[in-house]
Amino acid sequence: MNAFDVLKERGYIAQSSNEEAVKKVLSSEQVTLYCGYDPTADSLHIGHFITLMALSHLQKAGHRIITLVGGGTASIGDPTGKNDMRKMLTWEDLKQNAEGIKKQISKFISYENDRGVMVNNVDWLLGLEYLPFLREIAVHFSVNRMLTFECYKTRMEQGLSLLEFNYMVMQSYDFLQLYKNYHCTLQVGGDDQWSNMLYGIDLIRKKEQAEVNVLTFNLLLTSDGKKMGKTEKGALWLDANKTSPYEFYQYFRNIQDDDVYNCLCQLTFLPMDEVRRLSALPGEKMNDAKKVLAYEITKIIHGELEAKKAEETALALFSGSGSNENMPTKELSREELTAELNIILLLEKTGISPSRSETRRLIEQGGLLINSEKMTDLNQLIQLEDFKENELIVQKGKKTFIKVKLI
RNA sequence: GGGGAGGUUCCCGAGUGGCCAAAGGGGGCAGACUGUAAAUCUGUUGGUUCCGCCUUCGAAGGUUCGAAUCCUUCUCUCCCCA
Repeated sequence: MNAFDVLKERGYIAQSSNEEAVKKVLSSEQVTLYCGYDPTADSLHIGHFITLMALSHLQKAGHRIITLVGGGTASIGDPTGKNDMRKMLTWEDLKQNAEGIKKQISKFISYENDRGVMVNNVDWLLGLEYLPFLREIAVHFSVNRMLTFECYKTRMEQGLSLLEFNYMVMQSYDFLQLYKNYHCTLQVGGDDQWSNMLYGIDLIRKKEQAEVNVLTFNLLLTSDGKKMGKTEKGALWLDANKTSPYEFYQYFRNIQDDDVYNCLCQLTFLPMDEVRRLSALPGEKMNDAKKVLAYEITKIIHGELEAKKAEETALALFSGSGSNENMPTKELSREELTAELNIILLLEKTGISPSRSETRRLIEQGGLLINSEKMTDLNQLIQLEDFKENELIVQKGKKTFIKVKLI
């Protein structure tokens, strides 16, 4: 099976500028293709990851992958899907973010033997000269046409600066650069990038008289059409310091049934037969599929060891077996364990609850358990006896468990 | 440059002098029901020493016993004209 069919079967493909042509080249020759990632944060999130999975499939099929870090484009900011202009990042931030992101990408894509190339568009965008650029590149862009593009739609009401308007131009220029320097003939990316990607095709045709194509991947959406990977803390990050492997595992352990199939297809490398078997499990058995899913994806991102730990922790908390050694832990120093330490202070000092009002609410609504015992009194004191082997388990709601360790 | 409309709590969006910590919806959190699911229902959703007090309605001043609401200046956005 060729790479295109693999992507198609696993549900990655959203749309292409020329599906037949793309399918043909992907099955008959080695294609050099690129995918861009803007360093708007110091970590990628699950939405980026799905494109990395697709790239990985393509690389396994023998294609040459260029991963582009958008140090230059991120200095402008992609207006797509945004209601307002994003805060401009400093050059220093961009540089740091780019380093973090490069490291993450490198975990999934191989750069050995010229199978992959890592580039940063700041290298060619930063030094551009304005007038020559306008005369040679900008002249090929029709403002009339650009204004009809979907990505500017919301911004036509909210306001769009010339700075952001140029984002699409920069991205098209990137494609041209990569075509000239690496003979890159295909750009891939999330489906939200569709309109940003399109103009690159025209630019290359006009400048180089060559035919190139773009291919977009479905965004990771839940079955009811919402963006997946949103948590109370924002995105589901790939960086273990921003989203712990346990949280990560739990996210996928708890997705709704209807999303299991898609996630298994796109976020794991499990063979399709196995994917189909798992996602067809009836009723309660679906939990087994979710366990596999959560484990597999955590393994890909955080490694086997972390995935095992997360699995064990979940087992300990929800089925009462296994070790709770790796449960999220907060520390409390002995000096703070005074005669006045009540529940409210405990949650405040350990940072488990953001405010006393919230703790109050939690207790009033019966959502707080300490050592499996429901707390009903706000002023209940916490004493040394409550710590078993210097540990105490705080349960917030049904699914959040935190260990408080006395140090 | 001229004219008009706006900036409200996490988001959308009511509110045009006291009954406003601010309707409604979304999202979040908690409870019930469950399969650590979804859907549904209920409660809750600025802080705190919790029937009180403090901070909040673009920013800074002012009027008033009292302002998200009125006035002044500033700032940002949209629309129309040039």
